Amino acid sequence: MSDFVHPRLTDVSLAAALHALADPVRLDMVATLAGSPDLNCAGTGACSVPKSTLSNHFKVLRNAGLIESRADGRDQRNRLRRAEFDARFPGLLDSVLANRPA
Amino acid sequence: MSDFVHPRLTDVSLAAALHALADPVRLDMVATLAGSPDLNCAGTGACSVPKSTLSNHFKVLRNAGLIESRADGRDQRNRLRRAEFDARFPGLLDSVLANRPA
DNA sequence: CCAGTTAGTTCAATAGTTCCGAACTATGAA
DNA sequence: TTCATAGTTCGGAACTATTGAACTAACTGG
Repeated sequence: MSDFVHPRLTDVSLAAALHALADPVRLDMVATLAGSPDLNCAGTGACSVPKSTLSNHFKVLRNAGLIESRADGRDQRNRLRRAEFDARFPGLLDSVLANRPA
Repeated sequence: MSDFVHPRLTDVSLAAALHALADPVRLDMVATLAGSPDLNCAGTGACSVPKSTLSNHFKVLRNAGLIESRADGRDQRNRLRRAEFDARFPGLLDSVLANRPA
């Protein structure tokens, strides 16, 4: 479970980053992680969707360089790679989060 | 050809807007329209893709409230709905365009 | 007016992606 | 060891995207 792949941010295209953010469930996940880092799956509050779907959403966010996942016992801890993402796409995540519906 | 449908910006979700922007061809189209308004299809420079695909990309951008299309003879004129889009999602388009690869 | 050309849409087929239940893996607790 | 929990993987169903071909409509030259 613990061999997570995290891309270099230089390898992430703008279109790929936007694609990862272009989903209501993933937007919620990112917003939650922006507020309180280091959550596990259940902690993202997106648990109306099935586990397998969530797992896939996490993979999409990882592949877009938005989050980093670590195994912690049988949980998975996730954090936003905010500094790196902001360095790669300045202002983008801020404006996306600011425009998210409350 | 000329019965284009343009949504109210209040009906456009953030996820839908991001989805429309999450494609390299559409990003090019939007960037081109941001630079020189009122282009037709051929003028967007995205002509490596076939006509039917382009036509579809224009529809996606229209449905996301990003562009307005008008028939002009046998051409189609398109402009960014920048003021309206910016009012709906402040700063979003700016940060996307600023992060586009040159 | 007519034939040809050009800009764009629509249709249908195919290719690719996403979703989600079921089965599986791995960790931890009793 | 046995049970429960957290998450992944697999595979099929549902959805989305891409594109050639056929079509529509408007302009152009004779």
